[in-house]
Amino acid sequence: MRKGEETRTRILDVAEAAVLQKGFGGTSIEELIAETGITKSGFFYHFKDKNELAKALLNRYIENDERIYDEIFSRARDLMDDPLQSFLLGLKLLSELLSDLPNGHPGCLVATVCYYERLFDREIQETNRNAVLAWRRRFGRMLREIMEVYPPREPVDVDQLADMVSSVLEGGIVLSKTLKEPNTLAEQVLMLRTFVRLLFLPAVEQPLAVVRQHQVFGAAAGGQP
Amino acid sequence: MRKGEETRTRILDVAEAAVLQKGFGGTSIEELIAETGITKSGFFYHFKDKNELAKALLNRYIENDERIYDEIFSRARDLMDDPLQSFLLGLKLLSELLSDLPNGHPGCLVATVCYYERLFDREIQETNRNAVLAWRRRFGRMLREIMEVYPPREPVDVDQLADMVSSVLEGGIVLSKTLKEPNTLAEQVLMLRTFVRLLFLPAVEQPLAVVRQHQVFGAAAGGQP
DNA sequence: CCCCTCCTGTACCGGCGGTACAGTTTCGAA
DNA sequence: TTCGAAACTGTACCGCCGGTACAGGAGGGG
Repeated sequence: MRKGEETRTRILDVAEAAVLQKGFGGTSIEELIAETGITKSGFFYHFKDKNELAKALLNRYIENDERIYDEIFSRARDLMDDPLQSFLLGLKLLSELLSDLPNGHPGCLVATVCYYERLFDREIQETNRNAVLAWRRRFGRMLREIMEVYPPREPVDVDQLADMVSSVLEGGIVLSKTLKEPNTLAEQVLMLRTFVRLLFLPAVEQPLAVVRQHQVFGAAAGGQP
Repeated sequence: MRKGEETRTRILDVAEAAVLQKGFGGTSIEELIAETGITKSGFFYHFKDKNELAKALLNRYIENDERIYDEIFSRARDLMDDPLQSFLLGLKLLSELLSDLPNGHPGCLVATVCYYERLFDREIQETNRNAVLAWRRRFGRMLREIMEVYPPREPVDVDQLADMVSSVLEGGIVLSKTLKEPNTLAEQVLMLRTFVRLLFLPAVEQPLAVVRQHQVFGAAAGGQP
């Protein structure tokens, strides 16, 4: 059982990198077995077909993704009591994590599946859909907490605002990869952070001196781009 | 020359729909010739290989995309003198156009190419990159005009803000397709519109009655979701 | 009438996804 | 120490697909 898991993981590692660069249709099983140093029979011992490889790949990717978000935002929650400041810090930490990736973000498997949908079965499509819905719930939960303290300056639907986090991430990845500008993604996250700050931080009605103080406080919470 | 163009266009139409659903790697030439009712030799008469099909597909897509943006934002410019109101109206018109698509947005070829990059030649990757840079210039131009009149409430890089429009569109398409919720994309565009309005409309320092008036004015420019 | 555009038809190649199945190594539990 | 399951290897094969090569034909304009 031990060695089997190890080989399986190695296949998944190689497959993930390949699929993110070339899509599922562009990734051949033969190239995967060549790179992992396994035989074709060995491959099909672990995954009965390409669809099952995709299933395992997607599930693993989503789990890992969730783990990263858990870590970042729970750390931000530990450092900041205020839900807004905590969320803003979380976005800051996320953007730092993204800009620390040496070759830029490798791509999102959810998007890859999205642009390949018709060749997968319902189960994979459902898994993918549920991953996006989980993002919506995650960010929605945090935004609702914020809204209990800070009335938004403009009326917004909380689910749509939560989706905006996912949108900017997915879109930022596409831009970053296409432009070959690794930093674009991190910048987009910070731009989203500006939006959230603007939306929830109370409108300033005091003279300039006090305004400054307010702004410094807001910036100190997570730094300024 | 006449009939040739017609057949070529028919191939591109069929190919575009297929590629947006299944990616390039997932789309076989054989299925394209079956659907267009042409022979294999006929196909290779028009496109010497799959790469050249992709090139033609991408160029046509980008041209069409640019045309749509030209139309929408020049129409908005005709209806509104103020650059901010004109941009906000443009986003409103765009979101209406997107929510009128009967089956939702079919997907963006730029994103498809982005997630297939390694199997294309440099020329296609450059074309794709230039398309995104063109978006940046387009929205950046409009945003700079706005900034000459309205100082932003928070300091923002204009290129990054312009990229945010592309991000939200690309990300919104991924979400919309994955969730199978056609309206999500249009909602995301409206959410972006809220951000732009918040960022540029002057901070309110008057009593509540006047605040209301301001908000109604802002909403009247393009309506509220 | 000829030539050019726009195809069709046929034959073939190698790569790939997938199947089938027999045999082998490895390693822990009984 | 043996047994058996897990984790593979090796070989052979199928049909689809991308791509090549090349011969030929319809149809319309000069």
